[in-house]
Amino acid sequence: MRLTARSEYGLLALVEIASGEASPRSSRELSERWEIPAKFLEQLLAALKRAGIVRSVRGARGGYVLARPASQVSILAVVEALEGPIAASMCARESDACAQSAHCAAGAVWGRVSDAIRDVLSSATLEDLAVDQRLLDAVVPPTEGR
Amino acid sequence: MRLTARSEYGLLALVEIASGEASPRSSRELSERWEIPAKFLEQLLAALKRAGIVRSVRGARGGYVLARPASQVSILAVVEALEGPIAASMCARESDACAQSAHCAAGAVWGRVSDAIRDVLSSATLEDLAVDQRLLDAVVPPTEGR
DNA sequence: TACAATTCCTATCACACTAGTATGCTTTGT
DNA sequence: ACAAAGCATACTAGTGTGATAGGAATTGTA
Repeated sequence: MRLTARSEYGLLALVEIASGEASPRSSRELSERWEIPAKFLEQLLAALKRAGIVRSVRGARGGYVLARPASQVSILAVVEALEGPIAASMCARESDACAQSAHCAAGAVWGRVSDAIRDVLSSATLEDLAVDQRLLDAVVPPTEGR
Repeated sequence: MRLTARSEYGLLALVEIASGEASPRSSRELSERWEIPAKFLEQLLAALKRAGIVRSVRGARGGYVLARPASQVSILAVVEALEGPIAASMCARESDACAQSAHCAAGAVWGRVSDAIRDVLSSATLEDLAVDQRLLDAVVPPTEGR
């Protein structure tokens, strides 16, 4: 169970896509604004595409667009697309002899941790973050400062 | 931000120590009951000792005892002793330009995730788990089954 | 039609960390 | 004396993260 730079970068890029107009945003544009290694971001966007979160537009003036309305993309979906299922990695001892049912009191804790994370990540959508981001951009326009 | 086998093993061992009598439990005993690689467990116990969570008793019939009452050891303390500070690993971009204050709407999410994890891990102590474990042991005695 | 911008695909890599092993020394109860 | 235990240090195989590299396919525009 881990959160890495993949989620961080990927979410930054998606919020940028969601908070702008509907026209495609190129990988290059995104990587420059948020200082994300270009080729690395390409991989992340590919994963997000596979997960059905973005659509791509190929060729000149192409880029990426949300595949669904921002209000219907939870942060959890984004993170799981980029990191794999959360929580799947703890308590790997035969799965069912542990955690929920018998023998092991400690196991329950890990379950509660996973639930808490899922809860936080389910409670916000790209739409929510896009709104926040637009506010922030209004105060400090993207071009100056960063 | 990650939870690994260190926490899993370490917590199992501590719950075992906390749910038994006050006499020292040897590393070997613990490693056998919970199928934890013996030498690996030694390292974890050393870390827990450094963190002031257990005391060690050297020599024959020695082992490890809790350094404080089980009710005063939060699971968070255990996890941080074994994994290092949680959450310290996300949003590594200049720390203050991000997350809480300016520019980056996504950053707030990571803060909320860390808080949620800390919250879960702070809400239980070794005492709580020891109670649960005694109940489980009463149903399925340690010797049979595992 | 040429060209440039873009996505797409596959391979490779340095580095760090996880999980575990190995060896031997020191302490202490019996 | 001896065995049972902790203590200390070093080593290692494997895996994952965070990239980088090179090129092929697609498509708007001059």
